[in-house]
Amino acid sequence: MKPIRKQHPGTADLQRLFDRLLAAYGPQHWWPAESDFEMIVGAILTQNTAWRNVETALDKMKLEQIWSWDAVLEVPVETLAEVIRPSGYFNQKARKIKLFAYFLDREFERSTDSLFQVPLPDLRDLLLAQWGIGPETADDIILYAAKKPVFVIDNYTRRLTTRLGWEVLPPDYEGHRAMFESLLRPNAEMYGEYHALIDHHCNGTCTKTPKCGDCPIADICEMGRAFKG
DNA sequence: TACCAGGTGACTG
DNA sequence: CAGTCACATGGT
Repeated sequence: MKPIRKQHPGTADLQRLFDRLLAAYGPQHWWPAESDFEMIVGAILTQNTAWRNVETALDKMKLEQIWSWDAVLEVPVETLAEVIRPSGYFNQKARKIKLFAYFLDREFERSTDSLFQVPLPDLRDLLLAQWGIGPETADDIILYAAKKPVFVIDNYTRRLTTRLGWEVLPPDYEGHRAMFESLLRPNAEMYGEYHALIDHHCNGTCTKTPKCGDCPIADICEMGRAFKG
């Protein structure tokens, strides 16, 4: 395999990638949740976990009627852990959900409505200060629940930029976020679609061992072009 | 059967 | 500050 040549992307590259992914896959309409509560709990449950396992856990929570911050505050953490078992890391995640409920209860009248009135970047710092909420989960919440324009980065995003041949400095989470947010107009709706499209693409085609032969954007990708020869 | 999935925090040198 | 590890289930 020949090495991938790297170049700094510009606004046109980011816009083209978005347009091509949208044309290939259509709108994804993320996040799949009917309330801020479901969205935030789902964001915690999906940490390093396949979404289908999260769905099983969410279904069980609903069935057990643990389906509000009030209900989370009521239930023992051991019980919650057992209910969300299918999502994996269930002891840690039960604690994370409980702690988030305590946080809302303590500082925001048990409501995400009042939390989301906090402007950026304070809102982001506040979320990151909570145990169990790292950069991706914080940005998921800000983008898909609070609907404010932060660009969510994940392992899929980093995998894709690497294969596209995009130089991103620094190559970590904040470097990627700064790159997307500095080159794109802040638009929560578009950011949400963009991240969802990247996820869908990396889930089905740009997988760990990529399927470049089936890739709809191989022509704009360093690895895709190398594959085609 | 080993590897992977929409990360995060603790610990180490 | 950068590496390494624990956390855990279900699908392929």
